[in-house]
Amino acid sequence: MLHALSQRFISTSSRLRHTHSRFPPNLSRSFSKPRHIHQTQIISHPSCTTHNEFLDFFEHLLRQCTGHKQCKQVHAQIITTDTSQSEFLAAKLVTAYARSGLIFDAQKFFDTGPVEGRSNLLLWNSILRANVSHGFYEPALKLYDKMTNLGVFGDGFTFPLVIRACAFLDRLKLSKKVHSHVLQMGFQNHLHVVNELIGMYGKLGRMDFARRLFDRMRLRSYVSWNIMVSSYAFNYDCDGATEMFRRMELEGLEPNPVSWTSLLSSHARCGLREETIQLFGMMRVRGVGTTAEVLAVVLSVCADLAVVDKGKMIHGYVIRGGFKDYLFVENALICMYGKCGLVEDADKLFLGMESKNLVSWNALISCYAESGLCDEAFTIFSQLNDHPFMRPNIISWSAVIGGFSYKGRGEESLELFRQMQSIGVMANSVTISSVLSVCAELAVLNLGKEIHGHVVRALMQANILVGNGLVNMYTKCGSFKQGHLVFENIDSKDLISWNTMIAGYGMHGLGENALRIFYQMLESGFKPDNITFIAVLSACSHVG
DNA sequence: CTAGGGTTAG
Repeated sequence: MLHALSQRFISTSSRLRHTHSRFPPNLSRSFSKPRHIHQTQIISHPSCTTHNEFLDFFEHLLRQCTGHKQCKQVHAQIITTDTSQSEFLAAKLVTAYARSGLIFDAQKFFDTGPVEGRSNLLLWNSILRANVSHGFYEPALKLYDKMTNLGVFGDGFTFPLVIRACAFLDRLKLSKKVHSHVLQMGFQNHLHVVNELIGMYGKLGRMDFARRLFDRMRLRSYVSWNIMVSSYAFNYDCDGATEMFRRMELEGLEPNPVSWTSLLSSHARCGLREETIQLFGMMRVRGVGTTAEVLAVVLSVCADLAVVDKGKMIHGYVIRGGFKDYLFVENALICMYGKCGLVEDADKLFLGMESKNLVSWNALISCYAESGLCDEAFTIFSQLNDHPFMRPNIISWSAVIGGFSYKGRGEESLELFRQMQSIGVMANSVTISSVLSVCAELAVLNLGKEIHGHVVRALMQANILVGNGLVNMYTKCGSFKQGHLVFENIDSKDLISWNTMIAGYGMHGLGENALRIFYQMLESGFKPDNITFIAVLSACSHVG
């Protein structure tokens, strides 16, 4: 009986999608203002007498629910009617809870719900989406396992969600298992599912797999093409992104604003800053509409180049294009002004923002820190620390630790590092490199060794930033042997690794060692820069 | 129930 009931409900609701609501206009108006929902209104409305009418009514209501109170209210109302047995409404309720960020309420409702609902794919998909969209990837996959064990087969909405969860968990083996599941279930030609698979392999850094799937597609959408361009961008492959973009044009598809955004992002990520700005110009010449995301990319490039006039021009586009209320665009503007040295403009922008997130705070802290105003940076950091519901994260801590370190105020930098550790915020490679540079400046070998121990325990030795920091710290503290050992163990040395090692030997008068490293560097095919030559010359001058 | 793009720490 329940099944028949839910069938009827679904058909009613799909009919509603194509026609206008059949509620009287005065009540329809109240739907658009969810704050005016009152229990009495719901239950006493004369037009809701039959099952279907209640069902349509509650669906409509749930769609507009925002916040705990409203969801609970409607939920309570549903329970008082016999629509509470509806599988369809159960799914809608899960979606409503999830949309309001109440994932635990959604999960609780799902867990305590009727067993009959467990065969309802709509409900499974809703709870999966609730989990995936809130970053609960592991639980999402457990749910998928559970539903498979119960003999419920996923559909074209289930698999994209499961694949997405896999992509974020970054486990290739698991991802391949889900991929084979997709094939078993016959979804290898499902556009949405294949797009999601391509994106998954892109996120896992396996562009070979992504490419093979893409090339074998019989039908591609804009999303398929854009996922390829953006996946190449994500993997710092500017050539791959450009090739895809061109191929798109060759096949007669006009790249859309999202394609352009990904192309620009690929250039920005590869450090091709001038080219990014040129591409932005080309985009405008071709009359492609700009997006908030592309403005954020271009602003970040302007920040790196510290080209304030260009940055101010983009600020103009932001205002004219109506993008100024996009939080991430405002954040990019703060950062741009900060990197261009216009801290006051950044501060003014920050103060004028209607809503701020942690990125906004971190951007402002960094502005002050980069300008050498570490006391001001610390003031903002303290304000963030006193915030009612935001806590400084590793980026906030790194910014302020780095700020003091950069200014030569090592003791304060180390004190902040200790405080950070004491409250259990985990240091990452950026934090470690700042602290190591303090150890090098203050020549505190003991602390440096301690940090080295931490690096080993946290499995950060492979990180180039950390490796270079250790080499610098050991050589500056006079421990050449240790420094050289760490240097030798860096798998993919960069220019900075070589320069640090040469300078390390040079400043202590070990000219011959410095020269030997210099020749090894040349043999490895590295092109020395002016810093290399200064280091080599100073090493030689010590020897005479 | 409908996928793709973005900003902050070195």
